[in-house]
Parts: sequence; structure tokens; C-alpha cells
Amino acid sequence: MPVTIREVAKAAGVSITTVSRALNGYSDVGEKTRRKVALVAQELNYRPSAVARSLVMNQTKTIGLLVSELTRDRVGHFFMFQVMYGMHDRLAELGYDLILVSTTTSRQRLVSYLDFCMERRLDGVIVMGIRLDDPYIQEVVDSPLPSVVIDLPLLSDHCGYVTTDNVHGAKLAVRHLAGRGHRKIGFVNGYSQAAVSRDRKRGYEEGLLQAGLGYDETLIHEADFTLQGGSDGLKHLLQSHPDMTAVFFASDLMAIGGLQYARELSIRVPEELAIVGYDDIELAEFSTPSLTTIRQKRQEMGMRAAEMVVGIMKNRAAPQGILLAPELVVRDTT
Amino acid sequence: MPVTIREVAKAAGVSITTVSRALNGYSDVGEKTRRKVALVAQELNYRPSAVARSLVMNQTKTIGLLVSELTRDRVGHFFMFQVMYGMHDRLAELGYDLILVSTTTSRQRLVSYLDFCMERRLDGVIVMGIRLDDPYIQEVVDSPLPSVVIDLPLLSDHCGYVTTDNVHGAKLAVRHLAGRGHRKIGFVNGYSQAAVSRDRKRGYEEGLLQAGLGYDETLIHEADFTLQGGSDGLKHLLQSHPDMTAVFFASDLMAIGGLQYARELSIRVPEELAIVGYDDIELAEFSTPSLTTIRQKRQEMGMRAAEMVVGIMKNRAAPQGILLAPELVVRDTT
DNA sequence: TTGCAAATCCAAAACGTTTCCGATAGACTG
DNA sequence: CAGTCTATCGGAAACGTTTTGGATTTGCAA
Repeated sequence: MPVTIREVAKAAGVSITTVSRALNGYSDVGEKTRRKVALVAQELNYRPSAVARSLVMNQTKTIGLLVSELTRDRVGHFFMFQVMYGMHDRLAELGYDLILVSTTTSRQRLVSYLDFCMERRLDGVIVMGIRLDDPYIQEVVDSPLPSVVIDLPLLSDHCGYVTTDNVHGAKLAVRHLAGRGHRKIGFVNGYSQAAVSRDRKRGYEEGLLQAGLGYDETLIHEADFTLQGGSDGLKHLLQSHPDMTAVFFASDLMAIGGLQYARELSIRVPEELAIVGYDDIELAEFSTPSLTTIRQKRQEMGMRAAEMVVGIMKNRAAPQGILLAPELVVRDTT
Repeated sequence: MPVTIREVAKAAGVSITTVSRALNGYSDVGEKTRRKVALVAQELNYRPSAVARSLVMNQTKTIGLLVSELTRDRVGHFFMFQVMYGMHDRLAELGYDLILVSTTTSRQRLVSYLDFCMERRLDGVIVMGIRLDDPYIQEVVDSPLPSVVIDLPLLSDHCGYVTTDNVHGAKLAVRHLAGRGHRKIGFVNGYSQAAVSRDRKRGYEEGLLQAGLGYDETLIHEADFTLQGGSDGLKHLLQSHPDMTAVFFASDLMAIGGLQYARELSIRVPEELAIVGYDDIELAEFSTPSLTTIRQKRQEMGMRAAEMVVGIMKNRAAPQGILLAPELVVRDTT
């Protein structure tokens, strides 16, 4: 059994109150007793119980990371891991910890996300990788629980979001391709239920129009963010548009899939076909040829989300929608 | 403020004790009052506080996922994400939650891993991606805290481990290459401080000897598990051994890096150079040519780790070392 | 010496559960 | 009818903290 504050108090010859105040740096405790208490606590290897503290202070210093379909998702980690890094780092700085909660967690308990958060008395939630059509997500957003959503523009009294400016990102890609002289630019989009997909599609359209190019529905293929989907998408587009000279993929993974398909058909990149991806995952730089892409600041996304959620908790900052600026990274596929 | 058990008791006209027992399915409560209590709890939207429960029951039902250098690591996620999936899933089934703790967490708090676990009163820990030379890891393993380590053979009274049989895995790779007629087989190893690297190196050696091939130190290059490291490794080996016809990489990522380098030099794979990777990450199947590799059952690793840690906690299972069998997956690079 | 403010300290309540132990009532046994 | 057993319930302690409010001591000026 761990040593309690009571034993420290007894050993130091002071009251429980004094131990608490001494260790927490309050002013109304004498310098001598403070040192004595610190020493005794050290000797006894005392670690204050976070759970007891949580109970009385009515805050757990824990925020939940809500990820849907954690198990099913086989590609999301390229994007999500770094976001998680940023989140965790900043949260640690702010004195908070991260607990994982996914559909599996709640399904196996037969409670909703929200119920789970309530039971564990989480101070806040960050939601990531949730599909637009997840029925439970609205529940947590509607609740008074402070929350921040990644890549989904949900805004309410207690809920903010952070995302990349995907419209602008897609425009950057198209503008870049148009600037290279391409007139017929295809688009392989991600999972249609994702908000980012809608935005990138809109950016693609607007980019085309701004460049004075026509918009053609049939130049768009809806895929699923996977490698295979990218490959299939390019194949499909090339069949209906053999004269297409450039393709914009809504994710690097799909772009790499496209690269592979191009190689199979001995299509030279970028001479015969230019390719732009999205995300700037680690692999983008090292594919051959290296991938031109739109960089998302994933780590910063996580950090901003972390900051916002504790900001909301402390009523310091109102929930808001943060749009991070994407960057065009030009490499060898264009 | 959330509704407490007291309010439920008052509303249902029974005692606190009865509410607790009714909701937790004890037998000594009448069917009628049980229904009444359940109804009232439902109506009031009562969620029992996990933290109060933790305090009194002396268990938090949460286990920590210890990952070192979380932020620095830019390649580990290829391997770790699925392990995490498996862990989280099985833990959820068993009624436990997962909390993230990494060096950043403890460094910013100026406490060690162990202190963190103690303060949060974690029921157990799973350690992953820790380097052999991490000074803090021994501390947690030595502690009475139930723990399971992934890919590092640490065994004690309260600490078990689960890993793939890396010696055997490497042997499978070498045997396969030898069976294809290769006589001069290079090896690009991972980060030398990793236990898996040592095992794979041993497997490489033993495999060569078993195949009747000589063992040559200079055919080994120590890299770092990264794409770039794989590329550089192959380059280095080819410079000193131009007649090498096959290379075994200690990770798929490095193997893909090698593939890229081979393509740059127009070395045909597998005709001029055969390549075998390790891990069977998602990308392995979709690289061109698709990668022959040694599959690790990552999800199962996570699940077994989860099972073991709660097993140790409940004194049901003694800590043990679990060696998961790797599988040779033959694709187009051999 | 007295009075008062400041500096230290402590007892006890509170947080929301679980559980031990005892109480009550009815049912059954003899 | 007395006694025992079972089913059902409640009181109160306990878990390990923080914090409120007051108590005690000290220092210093009047």
C-alpha cells in the first residue's frame, strides 16, 4: 500500500493540513516545518493520490482522446499519430493527461462516449478521426463537456475545432499545377463522408475556376484515403480521360498509390503525369520521385487543440474555429 | 454538477447502500426496489463517479501505456499503432482504460515514469518502444507495479514481456533467400540499442550458418529503422560488396528505402537483387514490387500484453515471456 | 503590561462511492 | 408458540485528499 498523507503528517509531527499546504507551496507554513515536511515526504517516498485529489477538487486533470473506429482504421495513423504527439506534449505542459477512448471502449461497456466521459469525470475531450455520420458524436458536442474537434467544423458554446484550411490547400495544389501549364487536372478525393473531403473538393473547383479552367465532374473520383484507393482512382480517371496530364490526390497515401500505378503502366512522372498529394506524411519526401504535396502542420494541430480545450475548461478562451494555413511543398512529381 | 448516488437514493426513497447494491447487481435487494432504483437512476441520468469508486476500491481500472521519446520518433507508428489497437481493444473488453504516458509527460512534471504511475495509482503498465538504455525503465520494472514490456525481454516477479521470435524471424528470411539460391546475403539492421536488433542479427547469423553460408561481419550495416537509413544501408553495402545478390532489412520501412535506392541505380528487383523486409506493415503489400517480408502479429502482441498485465494484476497469471511466431510472407521482391 | 496584527498551525467537513455489520420482518421448522 | 433462517434493507465507516474557519503563538507598538 502506498504511503498516505496521514503517515507523513505523523512522521513529521504536524497535521495533515500542514503537510498538504507545505507540499503544495502555500504561504502560511513556516520555512522550518516546510523543509521538515518535504524531507519526511521524500524519505517515505510519498506520492499524493491523484484520485483522492480529483475527488475533492472536482477535476481529474484528464482529457479524453475520442477516436472512432480505432480498430478498423488502417491508414489514419499516418496522419493521426503526429497530431496525437502534439496534443499529448502540450497537454503535459499544461498539467493534463490523455486517456484513450474509442468506439470499442464504449460499445463493450454498452455506454455512449458521453457516458464514458461522465463516469470518468473527464475535464474535456478532443475528438479526432470521427466520421461525419457517427451518431454519438453530436451527443458529446451538445453536452456541456468542453470539447475540441479535429477536422470537423463543429462550433458551440463548449465546443471548438481546429483544422487545416482545406479549401485553400486544394487551391494551392490546383494553382500550382495550372501554373505548370496543366489544363486537364484530375482529382482523387478521400472518403466522401469526411468534412475535409468536401472542403478539398470545393478548393479544387474554385482553384480550377480561378485558373480559368473548366470544371468537369467526371475528372473527380471518390476514393477512401487508402493506397489502393489512390491506385484505383488514377486507373479509373485515366480510362475516361487519357489526355489528363495532372492529378491531385486528397492524401499522400493515395498519391503514392497513384505513383505506383503510374509506374506499372510506365507512365513517367512528372513528364507525362504530374502528381500532387496532401498531408506531407513522412513517406512523401522519400517516395520516388519525391512527392509534391500540401503540408498540414499536424503537430501544431494537436497543440492548438490541446490549448483550446483547456482554455475552454478554464473559461479563459471561448470556443472557436481555428484554421491552420497549409503549405505547398514542391518536390519531384510536378 | 453531476447527480450523485445520494440524490438517487433520496428520489427512490431508499438508502445509499441499496442504490449501490441495486445498480451493481447484488443479490440482497428486492426485485421491486431494484427496478425502482434503476428507473430513478435512468431518469436522473445518474453516472457513478469512477474516481470515487477508484478511491474506495483501491483500483483505478486504468493502465498506462509507456512510450519513450514519443515526440522524437517519426517512424515507430508504423509498428506501434496496431499494437496499441490490439491493446486498447482487449483492455476495453476486460474493463480497463488506457492512459498515455511518455517521457515528455514525466520530464515536464519533473517526476519519473514510476512516480507518475504511483500518483495516478495506475493498476499496471505496458511499456513499448523504449530503448534499452532508457534509465527510467528499470525503475518501473523493478517496482511492484504489474508491467508488461513489448519487444524487450524483461522478466521479474511483476513484469512479463511479449515479443516476436525475432531470431526465428530473421532465420526465416535468410533461409528463404538461401533457398532461392542466394549465397551472398547482406543485412541492414535497425537501431543497435534495440533488443529486436540484437535478436534479428543473431537470427541472421544462425540462418547463414544453417544454410551452410559463411558469416561476414562486413555484410552487416547498422542503421536506424528509417527509410533513409535503409537507403543508405543498401548503398553502403553495395559499395563494399558489389556482388551481393540479396539483402535482408530489419524493418519494412528500411526495405522500402532500399527499394528506392535500387530503383535510382536501376538495379532490378528481384532479378539482380532480392529484398526481404520485416514487420509486414501496410505499405509492404503495396510497394512496387511488393515486398517479401516477415510478418509480426502486431495486433495480437497488443492483445497478449493486455491480457498478461491484467492477469498479473489479479494474480491469476504469473509473468512470463511470450514469443509470438513470425510468418514469412512471400511477395515480389524475392 | 496590554492590544493587535501577522504568522503558523490544526480540527473537521467535504468529495462520492463501497462495504461491513447489524436491524427488521416475514417464513418456516419443531 | 418459540426459535431459527432468509430476504431485504440501512447506518456508518472508510478511502486520501483539499479547504474552511478558527485557534494559538509570535512580534511589535502603544
